[in-house]
Amino acid sequence: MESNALGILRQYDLRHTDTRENILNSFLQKTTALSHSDVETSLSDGFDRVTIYRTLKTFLDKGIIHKILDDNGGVKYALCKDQCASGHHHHDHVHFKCSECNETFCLEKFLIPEIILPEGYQRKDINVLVQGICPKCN
Amino acid sequence: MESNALGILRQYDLRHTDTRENILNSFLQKTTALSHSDVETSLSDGFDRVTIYRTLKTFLDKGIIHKILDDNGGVKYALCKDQCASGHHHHDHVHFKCSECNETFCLEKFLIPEIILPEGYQRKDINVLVQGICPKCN
DNA sequence: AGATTTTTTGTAATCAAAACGCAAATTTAG
DNA sequence: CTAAATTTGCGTTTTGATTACAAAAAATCT
Repeated sequence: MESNALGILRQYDLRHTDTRENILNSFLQKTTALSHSDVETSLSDGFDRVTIYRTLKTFLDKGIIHKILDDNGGVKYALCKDQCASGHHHHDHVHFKCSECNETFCLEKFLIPEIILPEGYQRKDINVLVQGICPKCN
Repeated sequence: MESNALGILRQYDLRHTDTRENILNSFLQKTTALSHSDVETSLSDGFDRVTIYRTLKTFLDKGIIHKILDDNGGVKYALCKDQCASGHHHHDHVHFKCSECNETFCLEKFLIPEIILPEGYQRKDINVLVQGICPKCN
């Protein structure tokens, strides 16, 4: 994936707007996953809540960002590193949430081991959230 | 764990009330995980929303039920089968959500494989949600 | 049983998160 | 530059969740 906002927008066939550029830059600058409200506060110019919802949904649909489940029933988002296309996310890495600093990270290099399912269950997508203490808080 | 509501309440040192008995029975009767609103609609007598929140929290704290993350940023609950005590949940099984019927199941017999973490990350709790098609919808 | 203490519940109010419809503004294409 | 299509902002509404407080119910103790 490109590493600048405009390039990404072009690559994914999205119109270039202030909101999208700014939100993408937020993701590019942070190493942690961002919730809707994280995104909202990361933007100095006050973009509308609803616009942010829609932008996140657009990015999600296009395969630019992926969802990360939060333990308290919330959702965070982070950039997809590669091999995600429109409507086809391919993630096999582990997510880690630190219970100390409450940050969530993608452990891109650490893949989800094979998970055996009972007969008849068809796997489509897997989400693994490990909670614990991150190196910084340790 | 006992398989009748009153027994469970006694076992966990909880007072026997209508709400608790009814909510426990909802869980005992269903094989799927229930959200707050699932519980609410499963009760014929109209118990108050707030009471249901509190009851779920109580059960959670006592180790009677456990949290299951939902992909859309929600939380569902299901009975703990065993080895959970007050404040000490021990779950190592996989959760499965069917994207067809939207039901979530505990796959009690299917354990989470060991997940390798980078140096310095300290694991405390793991949550695995597999999404796909369940046998009934296949 | 009856009275007391403690816990639990219901109500109302509050607050935040998320969704929808529509009109205005912006981007792209011609 | 103009027109068409998309995106955005705003008002409104719905839903989810939490709090404070008074009423009700459960357990305890004569």
